[in-house]
Amino acid sequence: MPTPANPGRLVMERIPSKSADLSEWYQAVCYQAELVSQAPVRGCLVLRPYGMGLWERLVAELDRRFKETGHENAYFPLLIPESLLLKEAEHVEGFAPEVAWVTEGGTEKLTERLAIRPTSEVIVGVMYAEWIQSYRDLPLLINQWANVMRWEKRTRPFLRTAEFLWQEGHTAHATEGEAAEEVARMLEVYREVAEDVCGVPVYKGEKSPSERFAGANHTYSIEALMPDGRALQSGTSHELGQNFARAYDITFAAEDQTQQYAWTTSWGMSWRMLGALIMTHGDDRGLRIPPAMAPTEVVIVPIPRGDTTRLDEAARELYRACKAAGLRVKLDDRPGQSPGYKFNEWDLRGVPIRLELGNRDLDAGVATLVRRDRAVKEEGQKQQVPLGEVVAFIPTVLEQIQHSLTAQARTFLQDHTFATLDREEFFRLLRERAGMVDVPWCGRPECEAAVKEATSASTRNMREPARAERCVPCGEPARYQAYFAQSY
RNA sequence: CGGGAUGUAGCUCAGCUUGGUAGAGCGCUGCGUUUGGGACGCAGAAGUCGCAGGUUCAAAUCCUGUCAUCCCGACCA
Repeated sequence: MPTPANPGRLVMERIPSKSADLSEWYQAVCYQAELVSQAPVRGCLVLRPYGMGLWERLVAELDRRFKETGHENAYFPLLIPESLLLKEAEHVEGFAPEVAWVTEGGTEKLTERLAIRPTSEVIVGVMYAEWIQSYRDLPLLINQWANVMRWEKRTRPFLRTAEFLWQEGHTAHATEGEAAEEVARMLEVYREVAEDVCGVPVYKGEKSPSERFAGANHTYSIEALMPDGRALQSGTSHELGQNFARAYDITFAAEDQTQQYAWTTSWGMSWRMLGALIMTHGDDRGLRIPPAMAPTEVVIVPIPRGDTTRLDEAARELYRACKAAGLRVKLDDRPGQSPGYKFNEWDLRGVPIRLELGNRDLDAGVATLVRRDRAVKEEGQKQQVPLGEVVAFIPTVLEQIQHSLTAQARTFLQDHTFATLDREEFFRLLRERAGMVDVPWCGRPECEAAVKEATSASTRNMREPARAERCVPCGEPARYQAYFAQSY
């Protein structure tokens, strides 16, 4: 098996088996499916057109929902003066180890260092202080699509890179209750996009204090489970209380004529979600992209033999018909590659439906429709569909594929979630990296630290109430029901 | 930040021990035959051997330095 001293190695060999080595498989698929390339910069990723296509699908689905829930997009600067960053103590402490700094401009050394944003609460807070004067200015509901940078020690495509693409919502409210509602609303948007669009089932819950966002009062997350039994945090939503409002002086005149600090929130989802999608659905042949997320839903592969005049015209006609029906379709009429090569390539790229069109089909007046969610030669993988009906039939099949991929993922999550009340079994499951271990928990940081020490697993998120009296790891009174797992 | 490795053609690598014409496979280009699950033949293009010094008649090869990347850990969307 290749150990990628240079990941280009993974570009030429056939991909390794997914079950044998998830990490090898994952990297090979990311490079070979042409989602990303390694950049000549440490820790950074080049998003290739196909990867960008995936990201654009996610952006479209999220952005539509943000607008529907009353948010507007804006853009804030990449750089944050050090003095501003220092104002919220907990926040600084949390991010300090991973901030990259700009110290020179042109040939001049700067008098004040500029941080490359690891997140934008600070710069947004400063502007909100200026914009918010009255309760009539609230709520202020803004989202930004941006890149951020965190000087990560160890990186993996999508899951952890120094620079990454994400969206960050920043809102300000007159009351704590409204802020709490906002945080819950956006977490639900994330759940919906993860499950209904990406086909990645998740658990919603609150983060424990040790896993909380630096400077937040409450952090909520959605957590997915990867095939190797590790959890992946896929979206977060934070109640920042009045912490940032105090640090950056975001105050407003309330209806009762008192001056008050605003209640702020922030929430984010990154291209990490794509990593979750890739690992969740992929198989030994490569990606399997849920149709709702697929940059290309249908690919047409003509099978040339002898004179191709009739075939060329039929393929173009089929392409036009798909296009007219609003499908994201590609016609692969490259002359240089054999059909078999193309089949494998499009399988690798995870396109949900392939339409094969050859003389045999044309003579019978059909196209051969091939589903990516079925194994090669599996019952139902290929079917003949009359040419006159194929375009109308495709949406039904796409929907079936979306459902079947989602159902498989949900079954996996259920089969790898263990509710136990037995202390020994709890530790054993975590050590074996069995999946999500769902137990009554006391909520004490010391208890969580002890579990981490023993198993390298920690709480992923939690909810109330506990389903039993006693905390499973330590035996103290239980307050929460918590998912424990090893994480990415 | 600790431990380990690697920089030679677009990619993966050999060559270095023992200094002496720069190599292979894949990919790429051209022509021909092919094409229903990764086709084949012939011809061809392509490299300041990471960078900087040093030793030597001569350095991909030996020495010194330097830069970069990757992997494994501890920390993190």
